[in-house]
This record gives sequence, C-alpha cells and structure tokens, in this order.
Amino acid sequence: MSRKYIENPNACTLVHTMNIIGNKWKPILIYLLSNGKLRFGKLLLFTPGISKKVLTTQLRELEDDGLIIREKFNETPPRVEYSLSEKGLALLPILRELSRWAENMYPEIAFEECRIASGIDLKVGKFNKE
Amino acid sequence: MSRKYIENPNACTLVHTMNIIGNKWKPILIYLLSNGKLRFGKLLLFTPGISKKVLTTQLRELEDDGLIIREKFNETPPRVEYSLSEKGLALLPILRELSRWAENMYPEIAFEECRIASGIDLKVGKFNKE
DNA sequence: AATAGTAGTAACCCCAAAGTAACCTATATG
DNA sequence: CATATAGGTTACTTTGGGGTTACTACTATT
Repeated sequence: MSRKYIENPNACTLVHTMNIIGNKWKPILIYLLSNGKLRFGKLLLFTPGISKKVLTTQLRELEDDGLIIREKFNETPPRVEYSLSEKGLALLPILRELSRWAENMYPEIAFEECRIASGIDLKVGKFNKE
Repeated sequence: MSRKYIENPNACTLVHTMNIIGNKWKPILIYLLSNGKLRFGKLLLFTPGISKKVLTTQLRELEDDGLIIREKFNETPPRVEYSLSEKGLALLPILRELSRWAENMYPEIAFEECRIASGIDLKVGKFNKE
C-alpha cells in the first residue's frame, strides 16, 4: 500500500505560534509594547476589559515564551516595566501584515472605530487630578 | 491637561484576525487546504484529535468569514469539497512567515517530530482494505 | 492611625468552546 | 433485510480560560 505524507510542514510551528499569541489579549499587549516600555498599571489601563489577574497571567506567559522582558525595581510603591524582547520585536512586522490583511480583506468592518476606542489618556494617577 | 493617544492603530484589526484564525484548529485547516481541495473526511483524517462536530463548526466559521469555499455535490454518499478562497490564499504567505518566526525563534523545539506526526496515509476508505 | 499608591495573589465562579456518542439521510451492495 | 458509506446533526458532559472580589506588602503622606 502506497504511503503519502501531507505537505503541511508549517502547520506544527503554526500551532506553536498560535499557542503563544493566538488568544484574546496577547496580540494587544504586544502591540501596546511596540511603542516602548510600559508599566503594569499602564498596560492595565490601555487594555480595556482586562482584569489584573488575567493581565498578570498573560504577561507571565509572554515572559515565559520569551516575547517580553519584565524589569522589577525595588521601590515603594513597586515599579515593574515590561518591554518587548528580540523575539517580540521580530514578531511585529508579521503582526502588521496580519493587520493589513484584515483591513484589505474586510473593508466593510469599521476598524476606524476600534482605533479611536484605544485612545486613552496616557496621564494617570496623580497627573489625572488636575 | 494634555492628551496623548496610544499608537496601536493595528491592534483592533489584529484582534479581528485572531478571532478568525487564532484558535486551536483553524490554522491547521488552512494549511491543509493550501495544497488544494480536500473533502470533509480527509480533513477529519488529517487533523488528528479533532471531532466531526468541531470540524464542522470550524469549517462553517471559516466559510462564514470567507476564508474557505464549500462545494456540495448531490451524490450518494454525499461529497463535499473544501478549498481556500482568495482571502484564505492571501493569508498563506503570512502564516508561512509566522511559521518561520517560530522555527527561528524556538530552535530548541523539535518541530521535525510534528512534521512526521502529520504524515498520515492519504488513501482511505475502500483503498485501505487491500 | 488612616489613607493612598503599585503590583500583584488567593479563592471562588461562570460560561462558551470543545469533546463524546448516538443518530440521520440517501443509495448501493451483499 | 442488513450493512456500508460520507457528511453531517443532536443531545449531553466536561474543561479551562477568563472574570470578580477581596486581600497583601511596603512606604509616604495627611
């Protein structure tokens, strides 16, 4: 009986990739960090709808997978800064292509609104009060 | 008070993309179809671990999102062929990049084994018996 | 002594997605 | 008359990702 093999050499790596970034929050977090370092509180603020707990687990997983770097400063109150690692940075152009794909293929969707929805005040905490 | 806006114009389209392909099975199915048309039974066979029910829902969703085309022939027993649409084809190069990213960034993972694991006999049904 | 501020944990719950198994349709075949 | 075949559907159960709320540590400020 002749044996043929499926020609999907990339499927498994793809599955791995999806395990790493293919969920509700991680692509957003990676994109937020594409502009530079962000503290936990900012990430929480700029990711509407996410909870502290979930943000923590997502960041931990991204760190475990080597996509982001976590810097902890021994201060009080604590300060933790997150930034993209080399792996994370290498992913950015591909994510941009995926975005362009969606924009081109689904022109009927009002992505412009989403864009506006992510416009959140960068100044928080004490700066907010005045 | 000065207002700054987050520069993540692509995050939303990215979320949309992840809603479409960022789950357990869909990237695999897209890659299986990258070689051409496949019938339901073949897809079931070439996607180890998936159930009929889940395969059906995944295919329906891919069809609803316009990534694949479903052709039904009025025969008995029935025959249904699935293939990639233009949208799906346009996605392929990006998926390949994602795969390459994973291969380059995680050289320690034995993706070769996954490749072998997907080598399933293409001949099924009656052809199997001899 | 109470409060604010950051970055979390711990305990608990919920629901949609996924999994399982049986059943269905129409024909042809033994 | 029973069985096989392809491509499903239906009903039911399970799982785990995500969500909510409360709590913590440590210090400076009021």
